[in-house]
Amino acid sequence: MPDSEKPTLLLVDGHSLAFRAFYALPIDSFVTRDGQHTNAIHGFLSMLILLLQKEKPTHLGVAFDISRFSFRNREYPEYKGTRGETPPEFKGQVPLLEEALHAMNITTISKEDFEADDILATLSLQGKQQGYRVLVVSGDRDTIQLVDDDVTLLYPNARGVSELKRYDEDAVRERYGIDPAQYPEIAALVGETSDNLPGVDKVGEKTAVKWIQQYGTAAELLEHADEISGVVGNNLREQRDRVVRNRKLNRLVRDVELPVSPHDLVRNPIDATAVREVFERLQFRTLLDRVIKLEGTADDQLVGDDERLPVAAIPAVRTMVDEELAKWLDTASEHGTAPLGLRIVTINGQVEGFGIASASESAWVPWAPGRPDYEALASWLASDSPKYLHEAKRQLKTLAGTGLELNGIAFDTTLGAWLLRPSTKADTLGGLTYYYLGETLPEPDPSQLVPETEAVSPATEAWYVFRLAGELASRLDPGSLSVSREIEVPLVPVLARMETQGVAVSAPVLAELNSRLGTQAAEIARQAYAEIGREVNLGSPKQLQEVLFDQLGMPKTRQNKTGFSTDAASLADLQDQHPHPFLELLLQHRDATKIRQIVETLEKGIGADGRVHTTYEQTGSATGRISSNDPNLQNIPIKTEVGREVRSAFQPGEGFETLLTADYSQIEMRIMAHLSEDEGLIEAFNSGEDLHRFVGARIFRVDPSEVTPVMRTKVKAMSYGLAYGLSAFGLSKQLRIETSEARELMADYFARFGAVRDYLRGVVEQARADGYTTTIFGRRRPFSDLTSTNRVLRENAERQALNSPIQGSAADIIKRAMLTIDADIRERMLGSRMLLQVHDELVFEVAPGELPELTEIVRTRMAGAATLSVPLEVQLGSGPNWDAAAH
DNA sequence: AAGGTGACGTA
DNA sequence: CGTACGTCACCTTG
Repeated sequence: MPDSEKPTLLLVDGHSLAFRAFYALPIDSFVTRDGQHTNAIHGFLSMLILLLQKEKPTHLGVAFDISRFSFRNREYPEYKGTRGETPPEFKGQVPLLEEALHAMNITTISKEDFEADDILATLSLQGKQQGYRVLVVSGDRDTIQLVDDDVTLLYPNARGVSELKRYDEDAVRERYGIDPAQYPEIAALVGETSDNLPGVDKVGEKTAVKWIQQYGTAAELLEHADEISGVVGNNLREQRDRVVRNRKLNRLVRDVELPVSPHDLVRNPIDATAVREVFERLQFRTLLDRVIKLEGTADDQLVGDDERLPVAAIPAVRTMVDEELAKWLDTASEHGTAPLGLRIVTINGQVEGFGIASASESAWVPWAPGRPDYEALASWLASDSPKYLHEAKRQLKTLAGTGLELNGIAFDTTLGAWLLRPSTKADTLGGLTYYYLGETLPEPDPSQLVPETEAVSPATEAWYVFRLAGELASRLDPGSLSVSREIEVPLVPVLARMETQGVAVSAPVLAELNSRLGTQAAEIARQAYAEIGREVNLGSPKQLQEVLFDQLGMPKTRQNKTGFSTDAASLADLQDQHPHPFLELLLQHRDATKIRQIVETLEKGIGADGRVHTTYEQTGSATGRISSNDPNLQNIPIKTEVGREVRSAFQPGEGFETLLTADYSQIEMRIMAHLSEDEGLIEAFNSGEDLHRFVGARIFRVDPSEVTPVMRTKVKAMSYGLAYGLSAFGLSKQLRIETSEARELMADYFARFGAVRDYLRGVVEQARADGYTTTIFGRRRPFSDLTSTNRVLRENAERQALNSPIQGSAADIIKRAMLTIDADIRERMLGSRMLLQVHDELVFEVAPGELPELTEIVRTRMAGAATLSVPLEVQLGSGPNWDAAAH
């Protein structure tokens, strides 16, 4: 068979190539946000992709060493003995690389007691015998011996792994002057420093080649050792044991028993889901594209989770109106009982039409306001007939002003995908379709004026939404499904209303504050410049470093990526060690400008209606919390006096009487008490005593009345820190006390509240065993790093795992309260409205005369949102603005 | 123009 | 070496 028709078997020495990549790529340029180094993985995969494109192997396998030890160490304990410790930055990368390869459906092979090269040797021999063209990729020179007619070695050059030198028989002869099979004979004589195998003294490559050309093998040479004259001859005779040993060790084993043979290494389609997941974790974006491209775009090449999904045929789009639509809706929805996918299309804010789809049919319904012939559509939309949507809140809001009502949202694919993978950011419909269905939904590139790809019909999109909803629901566990049904989906219209209503903000109050802070900041800056004798940009950490550490010669602070930290904590430390008026002025300047920033952002956010409309990101956090953006109304200042002035700008709108605020008191600690069943903590909440005073009394063994403010501060920091996985070191830093004292404090705390510690430990253990944590209401958060060998990653994951059920349960609880409060307001047809949610607080705008009734509703619903072993206490307050309403 | 970083506001 | 977020200004990179 001519070579070109032979199947190609590509065999890679994973460990040696990854190691080469590790040294070839800058270590600092490839680090994930979590601190995991990825340069070796990146370099390896990049090389592999190039190889796959260039060599187009039909069969592929990657061999790994299991450990640093093999049979060679038993025979010669010093083998590879001079190799230093593997760099810690490299160690953790190998398992991740293997994971990535598995996701790409590439077989990895390793064998106890053998090195990767032995596996390559065995498979290349088998491959050759079975008629393959074999390509061996290795950074170990011993593999030169494998080269022959059918076997070519690809060897990385000094520059790294991107360029591989091709060694076929001729290339080896040209480079070394011998046949490939003779290479180990030479290596035995010369020795291999990196393997700690010394050769014959004074014998280098030149001499060795000359001898082997003459005698053929090292063994034959040794037979005739007495014929060799000179110093090298003497050395050869004296050091013949070295040669024998080297030759023994550098012979690759070609008959290792392996679980696979070459034909098992046939290339398979990648597991697109898994590849995305792994690459996302490694933060490889361009590589992901390259891998996907490698597969071509054929849908049948892609597999989902573990089975190949059949590609359903896209139903033909029917355009329908009037009676035909009425009939179809009734049939397709099985008289309002069966769900349909729904897609609302707007152009420049105007609704253009609706895509509606069942499992097998899809319809496009054009729409224009004021037309009377869409009764069937309007009534289906307004009915409880179940609907599946993508980004339901956004879609729902587009209907505002159309007179159309939308009810019956049964599933939101955005929310479903988030509940499955809460740590990932929201994906587009096309992204989810690709990820979960393994199919490609053409999406026009929004940056192109004339898109290359035509968008699919909204009706077809609705069909994908429908199928995606089914797929996601089937993947959700019962707990998450109930969170979807009982909490998240019902919350969609509630949040939509809150966003649409917005909150009234007084422009004059903000304007006054802005100009006052501006003057103040300028004055502070002037004084600061005077202190240092020049003008610098006080907002530039880089310039500040020059001033503080070069000009003023202050002691160095905590190191960060760009130099030394100039954050508030570091500046406070500096003030202690090296007092200077500039430091205080700088801090004041920061305070003033930061609040001014917030004020300006708010001013820009005031709409034509005099109100600020935030957007709540329902999938914005991994724990279940809601986030707020554009503008963020969840980080309005409160801690300082000027900060509270910002809050005073939030006021009831025209026609409303007052603002009502309601917040949970110590909800996270209460959840801890409930989940840990700690008797002491439960008693603390049932006693009616101030929590920190009660806990302080227990810890310091004094009467509650004898708990001093200092004691209370310490206890408070400890209690709050607990739910975050605080360490003694962290506590000492925060309280500016000795680590030993912090350690004692923690010990005393746990001596009194031991069940809390047991619970926190248990959470992490459970999460490690299950792979996820769960909230009181069944919300899950998966973790992958709890078993990581990388300590930083693992301990980060542990703290997140310990915090998630607590923060997540609190999020569940306030969401449940929001649902019932909203339902009550609507049922009783109150004019008052819920406007803001700030994690444990709700803000309402109260219609005239409704304060008592609303207060009662809010108190009851918030307190009753969960039944815990401690009461849920709610603090309420009202007033003419957000600041005054706070208690 | 886009992306990363430091700093800092909230719960 | 404490969780969860979003936003800004600055600065480097393309």
